[in-house]
Amino acid sequence: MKIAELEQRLREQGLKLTRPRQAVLEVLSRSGSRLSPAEIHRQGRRSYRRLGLVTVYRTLALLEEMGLVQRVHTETGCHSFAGVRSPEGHHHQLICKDCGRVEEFSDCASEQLLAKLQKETGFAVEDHRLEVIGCCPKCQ
Amino acid sequence: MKIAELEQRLREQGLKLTRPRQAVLEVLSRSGSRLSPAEIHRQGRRSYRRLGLVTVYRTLALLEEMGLVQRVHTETGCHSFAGVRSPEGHHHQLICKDCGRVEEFSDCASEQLLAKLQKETGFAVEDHRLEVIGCCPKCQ
DNA sequence: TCGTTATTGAAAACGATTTTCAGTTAATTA
DNA sequence: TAATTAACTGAAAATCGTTTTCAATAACGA
Ligand SMILES: [Mn+2]
Ligand SMILES: [Mn+2]
Ligand SMILES: [Zn+2]
Ligand SMILES: [Zn+2]
Repeated sequence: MKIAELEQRLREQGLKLTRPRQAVLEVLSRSGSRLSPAEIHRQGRRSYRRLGLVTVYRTLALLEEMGLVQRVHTETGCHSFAGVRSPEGHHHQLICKDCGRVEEFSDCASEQLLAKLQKETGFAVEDHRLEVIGCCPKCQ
Repeated sequence: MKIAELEQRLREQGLKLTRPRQAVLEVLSRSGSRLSPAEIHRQGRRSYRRLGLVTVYRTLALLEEMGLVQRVHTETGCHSFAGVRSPEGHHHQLICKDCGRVEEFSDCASEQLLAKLQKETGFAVEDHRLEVIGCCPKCQ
């Protein structure tokens, strides 16, 4: 998502558009990869030197809540975040295991599967999370 | 998986069948839910009082490597683990968001999707992770 | 039973994330 | 523009899950 659009979203929520937040938004808007909070902090400090890591965490929490950023579950260990391209509806991620590049896709064709699961197990299916891991063209 | 089968698997790997490990295996074998390491520790101490949390972590790492236990990525925060029912092939989980009960399924019908993704993005797709979240019959 | 070696648990270390809190800043108002 | 104020911030400390260290122990084969 473009940075202007992200800023607009924040304003709509009545949130202040502070320099630290702008720095985080800029990083997320520019990058097409999943980034750890620490990495976002490092990059964000290029445009706003005094940016604190705490604020990165707080801003990410905010953006995740608003659906503007998506958490990436690496196989083991900690989480990274990736800015979403299209904030409407749900979508999934195709992640390069080498460089972290993220492609977003929305057509996960799981309607049938979910219906079947619901029928067979009696579970009321509410949500699902799909992550596809691969190797991007550049890294191959 | 039955505890005897789990024990057999350990032996096949030339691993010692210690009381701490037996305690962990028993918990995982008995439970149909995702459990945090701390919870496994608590329950495991019922059959072996001196069980250490460190050993729980170590045993889980071992079992995960052997494909006998699967990591569950909760939306935010830390990871839980669930013993697998059928250790062959890959499968996915249907998780009750209330009680943590886990149902396993293997037919995720994503062959087409993955092929399409690969074609459209140029990524070499290598793996995928699917978690379905819902509410089990008992919790509804 | 004995000896070897993997395994264990307590404690400490570690690293990521969260909380606290006093100072700052963005946005609103005069 | 200047004053006001509540939201926001960053440093430091606290917290929490996980890993490492290391001396002691226990499994298992001889
Ligand atoms: Mn995760
Ligand atoms: Mn699958
Ligand atoms: Zn790549
Ligand atoms: Zn349930």
